[in-house]
Amino acid sequence: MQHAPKLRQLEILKTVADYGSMTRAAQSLDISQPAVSRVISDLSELFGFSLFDRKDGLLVPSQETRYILPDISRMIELMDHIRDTTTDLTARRAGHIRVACLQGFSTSHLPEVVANFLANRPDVTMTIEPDRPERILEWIIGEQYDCGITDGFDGHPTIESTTVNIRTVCIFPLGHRFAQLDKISPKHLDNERLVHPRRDSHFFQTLSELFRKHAVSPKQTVESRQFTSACELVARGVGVSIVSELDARTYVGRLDFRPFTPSIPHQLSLVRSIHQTPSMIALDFMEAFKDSLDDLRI
Amino acid sequence: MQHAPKLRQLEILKTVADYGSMTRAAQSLDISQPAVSRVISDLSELFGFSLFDRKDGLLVPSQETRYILPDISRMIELMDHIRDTTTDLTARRAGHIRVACLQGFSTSHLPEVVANFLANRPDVTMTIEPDRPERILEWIIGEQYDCGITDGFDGHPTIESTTVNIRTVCIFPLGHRFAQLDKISPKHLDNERLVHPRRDSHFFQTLSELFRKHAVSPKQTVESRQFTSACELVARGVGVSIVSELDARTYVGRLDFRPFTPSIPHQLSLVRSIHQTPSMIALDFMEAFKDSLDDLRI
DNA sequence: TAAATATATAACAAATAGTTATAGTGCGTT
DNA sequence: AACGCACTATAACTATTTGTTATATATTTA
Repeated sequence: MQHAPKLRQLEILKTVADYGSMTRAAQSLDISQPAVSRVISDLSELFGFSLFDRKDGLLVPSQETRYILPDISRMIELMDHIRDTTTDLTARRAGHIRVACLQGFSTSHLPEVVANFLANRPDVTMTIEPDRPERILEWIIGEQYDCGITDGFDGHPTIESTTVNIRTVCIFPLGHRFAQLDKISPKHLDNERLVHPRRDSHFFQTLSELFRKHAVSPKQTVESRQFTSACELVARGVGVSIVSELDARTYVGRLDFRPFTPSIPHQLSLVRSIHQTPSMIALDFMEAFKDSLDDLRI
Repeated sequence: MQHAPKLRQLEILKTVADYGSMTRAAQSLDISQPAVSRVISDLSELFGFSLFDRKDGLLVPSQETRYILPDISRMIELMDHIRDTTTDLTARRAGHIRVACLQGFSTSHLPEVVANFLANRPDVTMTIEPDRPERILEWIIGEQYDCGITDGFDGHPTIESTTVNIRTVCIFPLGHRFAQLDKISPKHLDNERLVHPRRDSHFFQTLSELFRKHAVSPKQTVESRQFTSACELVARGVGVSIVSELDARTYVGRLDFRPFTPSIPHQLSLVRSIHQTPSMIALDFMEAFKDSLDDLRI
């Protein structure tokens, strides 16, 4: 079994074929003519057939050479492509990022962050998988995703997290009397129809404790798993709700909102597995995501 | 602009990715472990990102590495393919042969020669272009074809030729009175309806001179450009004819034939351009073709 | 046929890809 | 914590490859 030719040799062969002259090929490759000459004779010996015919002072590829030239071209293109790709990966212009996030997030804040991030990174692709918080953690632990976006996260030995406290606001239908107020406090909510989060959530606990302290009792109409669906309900006049300003903002025009005091933070966590060295492009994305929350932080 | 990695380096990278261990990759490649170790660190520096993560004692390709691994595989496959192809070209198992031949030839003798030649050369392909003798010469001179098969060739400065004298026979319809004879001579043809070749052909000249010498005058019914069409006409009872035994043989069962004396050779020439070094597989084919004529030679 | 141009050969230098020897690292077991 | 084990990294060296220059030999072209 003959051993494979070197890529460099094939590159030189192709250049000679392109220029029809060893001397000009050498100039184009910026090496000496004898170097080219020897590569051609080495290859000819390796292959076992003559590579060129001389014709009117030009070197014309032999029939055998013509047979393999297209493959050689593809080879060189592939290598160029690999080189370009690695450069892009280093410059963080290429890569793939897998993100797991809350259902609501995938339709509210995230799309814009992703769009901005991808805008000047044409060769970056992303997978976004929305699911429930428990599944998100499972996926991060199982290293199925580069990072996850969840809330109410309270630690896990194999998960590294960054938690951001997002301001929460009181949302109400357009034309509601709350529009007169500058800020909403618990007392305003007495007897108000309230769309509230899941009873077992951290956020709900904090909220009800607050109501108890101020001795107010809103009418608890609908329990909604997600801030997004709470927004939808409020927009349709079902009642008022307390949600993160993040979600409220994306519903501007369909509902109205005012700051809620005392501020109950919505704890948003960006999580990733400590067992997986993140790709650099994924790190960049996580930074971009955190930056996008800057003006919503408490 | 970073310079391209070496194919060998990529090959080693892929092997490490496959085995999940530098030590085992080194064993598989039959080189020392430090060699592998250094290639990985060189590549990592060249690319600018880390190539592997360690996980449960296994080296797992980083996200960036996974991104380029498919291209690396394609690259290696391509190089293997080039190596295989050149081996086949040397062993004359691959290649392409372009043959220009007489119209009649493309349907009579040639198909069998080609079929036999290709039978044990699965990667050889051929182009067969039938045309008139003058065009065949043009094509050979213009180096459009590797070789040509023609008749009545009388030399050209840029064409190298091998001429074979083929026996000629007298063909006649099944059941014709000639079937009683062992051989046919000019005198038998007196007053016989004759299908004859073109008047300006060398073959026709020789034939008519012979008739004149023996003072016989056949009825010259049809002038046919090709032996093949002469055979078709004779098979349909139009008359008798003198054609090369080559053509007569392919019509066995549809007509009958006997040797013709004195023997008028049919001069078949295998031609090729002297300006083109023929590919080795083309040389092989020309040899095979000449061999196929061996038992028809005068 | 001479001059110009292109290719081949030889002897040498630099860079590359391998070697062995050995030190460091991470992990399971005592 | 210390030990042994398997794996990886580093260093110093060697062989091979890939380039160089100088020069001879073909090949075209004037």
